[in-house]
Amino acid sequence: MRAGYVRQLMSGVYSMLPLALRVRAKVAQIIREEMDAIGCQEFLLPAIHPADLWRKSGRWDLIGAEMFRLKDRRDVDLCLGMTHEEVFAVLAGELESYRQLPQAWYQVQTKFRDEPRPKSGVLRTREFTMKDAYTFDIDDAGLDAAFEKQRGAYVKIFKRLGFDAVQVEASSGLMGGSDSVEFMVRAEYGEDTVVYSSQCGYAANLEKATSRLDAVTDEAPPGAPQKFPTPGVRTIDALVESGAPADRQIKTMVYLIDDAPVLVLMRGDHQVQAQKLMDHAGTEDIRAAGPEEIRGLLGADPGSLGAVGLADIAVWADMALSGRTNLFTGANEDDFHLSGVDVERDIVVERWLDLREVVAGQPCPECGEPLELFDAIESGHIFKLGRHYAEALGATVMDADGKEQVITMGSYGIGVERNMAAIVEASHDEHGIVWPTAVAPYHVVVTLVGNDDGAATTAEAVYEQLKAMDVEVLFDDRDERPGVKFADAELIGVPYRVTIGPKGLAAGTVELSTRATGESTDLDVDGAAAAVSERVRADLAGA
RNA sequence: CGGGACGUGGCGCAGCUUGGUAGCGCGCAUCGUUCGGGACGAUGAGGUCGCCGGUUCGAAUCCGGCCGUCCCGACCA
Repeated sequence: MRAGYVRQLMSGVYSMLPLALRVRAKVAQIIREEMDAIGCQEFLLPAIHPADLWRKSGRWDLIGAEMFRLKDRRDVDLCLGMTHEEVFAVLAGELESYRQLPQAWYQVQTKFRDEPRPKSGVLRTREFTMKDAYTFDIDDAGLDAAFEKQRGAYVKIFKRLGFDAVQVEASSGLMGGSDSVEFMVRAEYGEDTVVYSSQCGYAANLEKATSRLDAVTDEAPPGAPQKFPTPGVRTIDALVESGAPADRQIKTMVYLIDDAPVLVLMRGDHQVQAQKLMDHAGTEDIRAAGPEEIRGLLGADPGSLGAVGLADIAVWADMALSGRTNLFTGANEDDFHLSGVDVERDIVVERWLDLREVVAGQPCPECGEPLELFDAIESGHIFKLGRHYAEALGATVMDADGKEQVITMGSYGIGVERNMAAIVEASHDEHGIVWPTAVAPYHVVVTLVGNDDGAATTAEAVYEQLKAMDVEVLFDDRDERPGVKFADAELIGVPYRVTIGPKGLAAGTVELSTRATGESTDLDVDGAAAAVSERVRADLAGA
């Protein structure tokens, strides 16, 4: 078989070839070591779950098509686990006393998520391996401490994997809970966007990020909004041409949130961040209303909508509109807009929310310097879950006063294959992968060149010596030309190559090449294996 | 979910517009020459043209349906 790491079986599902399996084992081992180091105990839970558990937590209905669902022969509903809060909470139900807390448990296990759009190879798949850890504490202070321990372990894990991961504030999405931090790796093919201030270090997921709003002083509006004709005007830009600056317009959008209409108001030059809307709404069941629905609700077409004078539809407004006066908005009548709108005087706003999507260059909410945006891979995500799952699944303990207390939980995930991909993204060149030695499938490849019997004997001897020294070594004695062997070694990313051929042996040397730097040195044949072994060991020790 | 593209030996593709019984590169097999940066020659094996149906004397090619894969978008009135 040709050199390679993975093969696609179907959309979002990959077979792991031997090289990939070795890397995966090393990544998993690094994760295990850091989990074990903070006292987290390893479990292994089933991939197939009864629906009943997920009904108890409420997620059977909350989660849509992303969950793989099936039935057994008795027609009982089952699902494939996307994550394991429920099952771990069941186990935590065996805990009886606060004296048994805190607990920290983890597993390295297969998850199934029917992603709407798997992409970018192994970065986003429907079946993948995840290290998921869960902590169980009696109180918030305990959860905070557990969360910080996990955070520390994650920092060490990503450092050992060979890349910098920036911690960002994140949206908790479907997991619920109060607080969550994502670990992001800057990468061209990243699917997330990080908002970042290099000045003060502020970092947040675009789904959560915000920016500083400059105070605006509007001219006082007239006593009431004035209706004026705007024939054919249907967009913010068109209204700008009619003399209304975008930052003085109110953009009115109609969403159906759990099937109930909500008007969402944004400043004309701002965009809605859909995830923020979901977070505030507490549901993922959000969609933009269609033109017919909008006409039925407001009596006008998109482009002429406004919230002035509406009393029977909920209005949510972005904070950027707070305190603004003398603005422009649609009149709910095609071809007419209103001017002189004072938001708080003329519109009944049910909720004031942060709904804006940050744009590069806007001022940092903390230091005021321009924000930058970059694409990143989400390599880890840690959550403070709170008591929802424990409550739903009956995980309680007796506290010191003999009273039953619901346990508070945290959950902490790292995608193993995704992190392999992140390493490759962070460490490759035009010839292929450049694995950090700590996760490389092999440390060394012994490359035999030429067809000289003496060279072959020496190469095999060096290979055996390296194996005896516990160096993970490949022996490339294929009947291929040297160029093919070199190119393959570089492609698969083995950190060190020992080239053995008649040319060097005539001078009593073999060649040691370093993948990362491209440097080569000649080693005396006799001490070659020992020298290579020492080099690998120094590398692994972090030298 | 919406939009777009693609599906032809193991891999990458051409052929389809204008129907006539399938071709190229790489890879693979055998032999020979080569052998420290992706060799060369000779010979050869290998294809239900995604599936089902239709049109036709005849379909990889035209028509319909289905399946699969990839890409873009996920919303902004």
